[in-house]
Amino acid sequence: MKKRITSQDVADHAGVSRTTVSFVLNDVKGISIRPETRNRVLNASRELGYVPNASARALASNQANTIGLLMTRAPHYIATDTFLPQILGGILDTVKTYRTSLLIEWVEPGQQVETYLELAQAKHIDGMILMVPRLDDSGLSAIEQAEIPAVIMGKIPSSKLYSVDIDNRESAAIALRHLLELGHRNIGCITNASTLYSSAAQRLEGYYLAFEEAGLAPRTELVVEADFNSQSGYDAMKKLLNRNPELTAAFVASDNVAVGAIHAIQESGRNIPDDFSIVGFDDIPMSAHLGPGLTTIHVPAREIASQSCHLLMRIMQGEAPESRSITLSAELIVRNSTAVLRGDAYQSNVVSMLANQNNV
Amino acid sequence: MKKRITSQDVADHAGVSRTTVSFVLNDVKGISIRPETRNRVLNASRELGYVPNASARALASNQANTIGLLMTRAPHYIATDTFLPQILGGILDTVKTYRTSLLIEWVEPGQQVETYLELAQAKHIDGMILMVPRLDDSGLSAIEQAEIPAVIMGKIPSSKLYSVDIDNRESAAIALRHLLELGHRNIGCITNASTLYSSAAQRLEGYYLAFEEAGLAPRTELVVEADFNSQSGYDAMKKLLNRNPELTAAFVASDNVAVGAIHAIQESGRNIPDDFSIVGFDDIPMSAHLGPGLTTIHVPAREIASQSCHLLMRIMQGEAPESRSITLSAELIVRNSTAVLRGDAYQSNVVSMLANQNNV
DNA sequence: TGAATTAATTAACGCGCGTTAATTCAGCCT
DNA sequence: AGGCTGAATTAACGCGCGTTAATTAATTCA
Repeated sequence: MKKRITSQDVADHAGVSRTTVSFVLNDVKGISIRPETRNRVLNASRELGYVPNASARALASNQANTIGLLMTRAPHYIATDTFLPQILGGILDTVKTYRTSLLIEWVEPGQQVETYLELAQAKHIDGMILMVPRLDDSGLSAIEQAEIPAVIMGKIPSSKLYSVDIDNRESAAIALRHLLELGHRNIGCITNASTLYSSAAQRLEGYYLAFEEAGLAPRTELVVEADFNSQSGYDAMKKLLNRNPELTAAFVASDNVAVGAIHAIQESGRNIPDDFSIVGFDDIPMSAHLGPGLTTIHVPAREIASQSCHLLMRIMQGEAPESRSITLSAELIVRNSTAVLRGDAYQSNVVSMLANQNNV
Repeated sequence: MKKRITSQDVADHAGVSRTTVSFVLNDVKGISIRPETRNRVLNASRELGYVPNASARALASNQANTIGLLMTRAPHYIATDTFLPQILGGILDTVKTYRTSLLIEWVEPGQQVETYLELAQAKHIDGMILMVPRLDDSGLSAIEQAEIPAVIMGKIPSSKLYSVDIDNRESAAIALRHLLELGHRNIGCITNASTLYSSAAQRLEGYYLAFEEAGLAPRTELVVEADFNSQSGYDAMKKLLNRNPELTAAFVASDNVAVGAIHAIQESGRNIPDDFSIVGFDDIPMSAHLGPGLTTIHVPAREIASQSCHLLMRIMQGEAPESRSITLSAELIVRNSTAVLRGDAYQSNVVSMLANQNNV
């Protein structure tokens, strides 16, 4: 192992003090350095290939230049999350512009408080982005009290932490209005996850909301919970079709889950969209190629990620952004997995639907 | 901001010296501490909620207790990688057992040397796992020379770094033998990425190898390069089907890319597997639900990830594992996207195939 | 020319911890 | 009683850097 090069080495090599080196390399303002001296330092640094020690710097300056991405989910579930790469890509991209590093950690349910606080108190990270925390996350209030810079991706109503999210409820409602407008009435719903997760609960609300708006009675028996992955979507849809063969459409609150649902639908002999319409949620990169092209709600993942970063950075710099939550807009992307309901009832359905719309 | 609790506080509270606190909490061996003293320290630490400062510890002990996961790919491509979550899940899981943190970084092409060395020299990380580096990665030799603990996920023949991978070439060949056995002869190939990436080059080799084994002339015009994502798979397959409508099967070297390919196949009016067989590669979690169930090569992603971690940890502890590369086995998972070639030529094809097999 | 500024540079301290070498203390043997 | 041994504890240094306060050199002004 070769000798490590320190700022002292650079100082010696340039014939100045270590302090001067620090001033030059960090471009400290309010300090004037003779141009010639500055160049000597810069050259020495380059020649020696000097790289400041991150730990020492963090210790002295009391900031790690690192933020953490915390996921409240077991690795088992992380592994099947096709939405994650988009978020990750967005964060990595943004974080780099701030010359900041990204630490990733998953948090064991029940260990939230400990993990959150330890990471921050250990000064391993300066701030954190919380991904899909659960509604019952006990660690959020601890973060508030400890005044740790944090941003939630998603919205937890009970928490006052900053957050970036889309309007899950309204977006889901939009998906359902689309199906209703096409004449469907027997519409199943498969959640993206347990309703302990905020996004799942909110999307389900949107499902109910649309029915209510249309003056239709919501049918809770048409809702089945999935569990992040495609397999659970397959199982859920199979169950749904068995129990309620009269269904002509479904809203699946995650494209990843929808993959399994599509499989189950096709396996049952139904054709998409002729016999059965399906709307997803997320618009993952492959959605355009799922089945005949999946109609879905486009979630601006990259935007959510970068906005979260920017917001966090502002908070870490001591700013107190006016609004505690940023809501980005999601939109319906109509592809080929949804079609007008066939059959006699169609015409009258559409008519009543349009009538209802005007009242909203 | 509250006062930070240091080991000095714990020492005061327990009525011992800071050194003793360090000995107790780090469980230093070769040092004996009176049980009563030990308990006093432990209690004090707990009562005060002491969390050691990571930077200070890293600085003093000269190890960061952090490893880095470096990806040589732009965030744009990272975002569409459905394989990544599995790797990530595996690493997160394993890393936790070592009480080590994970830093993630993407490396700009052309910036490899700088990024690799800086991260290590800054002692931000103790070692690194390199994901899908390119064959032309200029930074690898720099890592070797600097003797930085590193493990490559994948295999770069020109590098002597430790690596964990499957036998991409042989695995691809297995996929092709499967298609050949089913009687197919007109088999296209869509790579998973540019052949500048080692896995892509190796899988393509396997494609050619199988033809050679079977005494068939490889047809380079049936090979199209894709680019990690589904869209590129869709485009590639469309091109392939247009150019060579006689094709009855295809090997797609990535399930993620295969999603797009399947879409293109179905859109062309062909039925899978009746009219067209397709074999993927990776076996991502959703593969069982792609199309009618995608026949694919199962890559033990989780295993690769955890083995990489374990190996890296050993290297970081100064061990010099005997073998420089670990090769895990991948296996063919036959689902419903492949079927026996229909038509007259079938019988004779199979016969000649079997005859060939015996010679291998 | 000497005093008063201002510009340029540095000595010295502290961040919180790990660790070596030194110290204290109790128990034991001669 | 004195010396010795080992167990238990601590003083003190260094990790590499940021930063304040002090020092020196250069410049201006009366």
